[in-house]
Amino acid sequence: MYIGELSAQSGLSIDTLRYYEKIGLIPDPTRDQGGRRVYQESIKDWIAFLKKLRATGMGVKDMARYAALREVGPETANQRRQMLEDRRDIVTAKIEELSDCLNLLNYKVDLYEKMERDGLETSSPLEAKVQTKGLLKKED
Amino acid sequence: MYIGELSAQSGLSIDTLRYYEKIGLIPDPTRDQGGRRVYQESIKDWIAFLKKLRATGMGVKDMARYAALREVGPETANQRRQMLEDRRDIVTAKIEELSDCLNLLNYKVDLYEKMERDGLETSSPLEAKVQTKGLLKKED
DNA sequence: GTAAATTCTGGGGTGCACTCTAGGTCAACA
DNA sequence: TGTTGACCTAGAGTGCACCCCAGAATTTAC
Repeated sequence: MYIGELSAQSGLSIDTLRYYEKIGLIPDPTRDQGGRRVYQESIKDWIAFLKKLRATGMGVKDMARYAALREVGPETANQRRQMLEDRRDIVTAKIEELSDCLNLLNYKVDLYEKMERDGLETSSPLEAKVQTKGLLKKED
Repeated sequence: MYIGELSAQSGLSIDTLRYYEKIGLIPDPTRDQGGRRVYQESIKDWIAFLKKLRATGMGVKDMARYAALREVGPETANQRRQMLEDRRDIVTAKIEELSDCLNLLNYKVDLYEKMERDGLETSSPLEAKVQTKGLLKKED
């Protein structure tokens, strides 16, 4: 598989694939006679995992550390497990934070809906504006 | 309240407060005789909300758009509600994505724990390495 | 009265994660 | 044979969200 196909199948751009290779996230692939990168099918699983790590907010440096440990072999399993546990804690906290944000967003959307309904019920736009102005100042 | 105190109480650095002011996230505060920024207490609520929006991953440009709409007045409530609803969808999706990631992390931490246990049970480190190598290649 | 602390402005610097460009090589097809 | 399209390298550029710095003014404390 050449880099174009891997890009299409993995969802990473060609540039990103080369960048990931350069910083050690992806092992150097073999080359064909013309110097083109030739990838194994199995690389797709690894890339899928890398994408998951990125989705957790892990920076590429940490990912490169993880990738380097993986290259060393099974004796680094302990360190990798630790990294994943750390990341798990971070993700758990982030989910909680986002849930909080979601509650706030829901609350405010409700408020806005009420405001807009009230604005329609009182057929006086001007009054409605004055009425809701207080709410706005407090709540946005 | 001067900028130093606001920084301490809001958790944003002095530089960030001035930056937010420059890009329109925070309304221009009044100044004292010496030209120093003087903030109202109420600004803290607004900043707290801005921090929530940032926590959802909203970029400062969108935040500035929201802030600008807010400055205009209640007649922009509809657009702001729309922005918050859009953001709500994004946050909901992000929480789902992170939950997926969390499952994967838990699964892999479990795997690593099993691997390390097996490594201890078989008192032969070399064999253990060979045994787990297959798992590693498949699972990391 | 002077030294220290705080704030001011304008503009440059940083780290991150890519993304793009220029100038070339190579394989396959008409 | 020649041209098209995919790929190559090295390095520069981008957008984001700050962060830092120099040099000046002002306020506060002693």
